[in-house]
Amino acid sequence: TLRNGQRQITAILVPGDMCDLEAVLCGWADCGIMTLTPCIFGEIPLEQIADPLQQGPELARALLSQLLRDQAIASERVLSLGQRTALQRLAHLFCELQERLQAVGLADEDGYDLPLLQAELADLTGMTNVHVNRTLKEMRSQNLIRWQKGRLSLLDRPALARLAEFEPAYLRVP
Amino acid sequence: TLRNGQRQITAILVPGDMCDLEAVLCGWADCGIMTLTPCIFGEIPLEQIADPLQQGPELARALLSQLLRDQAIASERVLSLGQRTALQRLAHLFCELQERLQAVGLADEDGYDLPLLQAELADLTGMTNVHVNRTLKEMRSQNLIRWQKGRLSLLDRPALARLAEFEPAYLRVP
DNA sequence: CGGTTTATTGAAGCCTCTCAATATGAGTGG
DNA sequence: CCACTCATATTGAGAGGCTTCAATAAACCG
Repeated sequence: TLRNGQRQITAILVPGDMCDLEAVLCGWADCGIMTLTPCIFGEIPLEQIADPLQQGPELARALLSQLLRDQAIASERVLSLGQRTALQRLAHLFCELQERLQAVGLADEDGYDLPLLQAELADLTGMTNVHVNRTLKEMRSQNLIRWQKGRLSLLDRPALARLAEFEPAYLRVP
Repeated sequence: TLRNGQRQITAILVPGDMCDLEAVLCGWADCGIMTLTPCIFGEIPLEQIADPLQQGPELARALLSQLLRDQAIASERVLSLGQRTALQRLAHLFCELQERLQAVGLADEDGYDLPLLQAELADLTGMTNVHVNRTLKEMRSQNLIRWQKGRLSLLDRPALARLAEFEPAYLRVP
């Protein structure tokens, strides 16, 4: 959050993701975490993760894998914020969430639950809630999405992916 | 790079940084790397790094450390691109580079060599080369910086940091 | 010194923001 | 079941930041 109250959401986590790696491994956090829905989460004791090499290769490998994926996602977000239009930014976010949620069984072929406010979408994509609203309207009018009662339907995924120049390869980290 | 030719530079490396971790560890790259100056670089053989846990704790710890720092920097860039103004984005970048270069002995108290084109600053900060030019002019007129012959002088670091809301803590990863 | 790259400046236009008003919806208490 | 209230969504009008296009100036380089 900046002094003037503007907020940027730097990441969005789906079930299965680890969070707070930086905070735990570095001993301090430069951002907070909040939940969008009721959540079930597991805690990894600090001692176990603070020196991951003591714990056998599985944990360290999982850590590395998660960090690499987070970084790929962050890079893609930088590209979005720097170069894509508002319409493309939203389309890209929707495509990314489709892939990530589908990977953990929380999306089917045509959509997923998206328990977000428009204002939160705005903070994710670096735009105003007003402009998010207008952009969503534009997406609806192009029959790209439907969003009702917290359920987002991607009506034309190929068109969305083309519009956003969404290339899912960056999500496939071993 | 997007289809229309717009380019986003997602990271900038200073001497001592590792690069291409994702490419090596995942076996593919979603972006390229280019040098700004003649460079000396070391190569770590793929076999040594592909399974970092086989190589004793030092390498793995260095890897983790670098990844965490990269991520902190990426998050900060997301914040910049999403929420800061053009002036703040440039100021923040200049402050960050001051810290990072000073940490490796390549900057003194009042500035450093910055072998970049304005167009490259534009691709870093998500703006147009034209607007970079105008924004630099504004910074000069406020006596914040001087930039001559590849040497960038930060004339008023406190003012720059205040303007950009630059908090160097995110760079201090153990 | 000529030629090419880079920087600078102007003018016009568009995307996005800001401010503000209205509408819709969800939850609550009567 | 309905009125009330608060949060969220929607829409309009105007302003501003940044972009685009284009032209000129400056710097670099063989």
